[in-house]
Amino acid sequence: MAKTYNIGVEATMEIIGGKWKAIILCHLRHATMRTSELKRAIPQITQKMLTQQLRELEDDGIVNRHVYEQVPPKVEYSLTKRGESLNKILNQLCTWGEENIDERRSEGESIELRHRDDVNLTPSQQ
Amino acid sequence: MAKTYNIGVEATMEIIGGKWKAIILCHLRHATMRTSELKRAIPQITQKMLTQQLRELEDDGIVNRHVYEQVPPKVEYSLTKRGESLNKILNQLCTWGEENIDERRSEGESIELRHRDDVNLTPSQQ
DNA sequence: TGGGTATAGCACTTTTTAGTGCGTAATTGT
DNA sequence: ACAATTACGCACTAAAAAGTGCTATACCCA
Repeated sequence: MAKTYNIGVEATMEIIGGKWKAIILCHLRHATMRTSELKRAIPQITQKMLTQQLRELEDDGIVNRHVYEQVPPKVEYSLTKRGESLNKILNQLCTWGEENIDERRSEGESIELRHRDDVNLTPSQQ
Repeated sequence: MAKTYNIGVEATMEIIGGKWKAIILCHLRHATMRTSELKRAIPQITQKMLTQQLRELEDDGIVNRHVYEQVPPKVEYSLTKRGESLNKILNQLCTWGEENIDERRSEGESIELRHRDDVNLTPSQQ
């Protein structure tokens, strides 16, 4: 079944949207990586989410999956041609995020941004 | 409370992610629009989702909300400086989506892209 | 015999996101 | 009197996304 979109951005977001996909793709921009490397690069992701998102990206023709027939298993992921065509967008998404944050921690390169937790408070809650 | 990110794209996606935000922002790229105009431009969005997403975008400093003191109400939304800094990204998200679809319907400018509904079927389900 | 390895599947629960239905305001036109 | 208008809040439900815990594989090594 083909799904219908009204505007291009809708289709794009369906592919790179969600909590993990854009992050995974950013890590694959310049290197082929195996599952365990991605897991180390994105510590908070669970094994399940990682492989699940990679499957979906594969199904959408964004990443290649290369399985080495050995034990223990070795599986490498890389961007397809179509995946590479997202690089420019991914770079800009990274840059914009870095430039639009309140603070950056020196340790671990982590980044902060004002979050929505502090809105919609009634005066008594403040 | 400030939230911590490990990579820029994470912060960006938190702002433009979700089902509606990027779409709303695309419509605001070149024009100030009132609520009802946005609703007409994005027919499938519900009133609640529209105002909710606009609130969050406002809280994140992406859109301006201008309330005219009149009845019936008139409220206009436009991009802030920070919101306009997303224009380049939004344009590319639109373009990429348009270029990476299987088919485009002439009526209503709607777009199709292979969807995940047709994967993971067991042979008996096919 | 049993532990470690790397990847991933499965059933299940929790959390997050989105959708529904209904109520309100202040004024205009019938 | 009363409906229409426009934007939006609220309580609630439904659906989608993410997280947990456990299992398997097949080979190496102590």
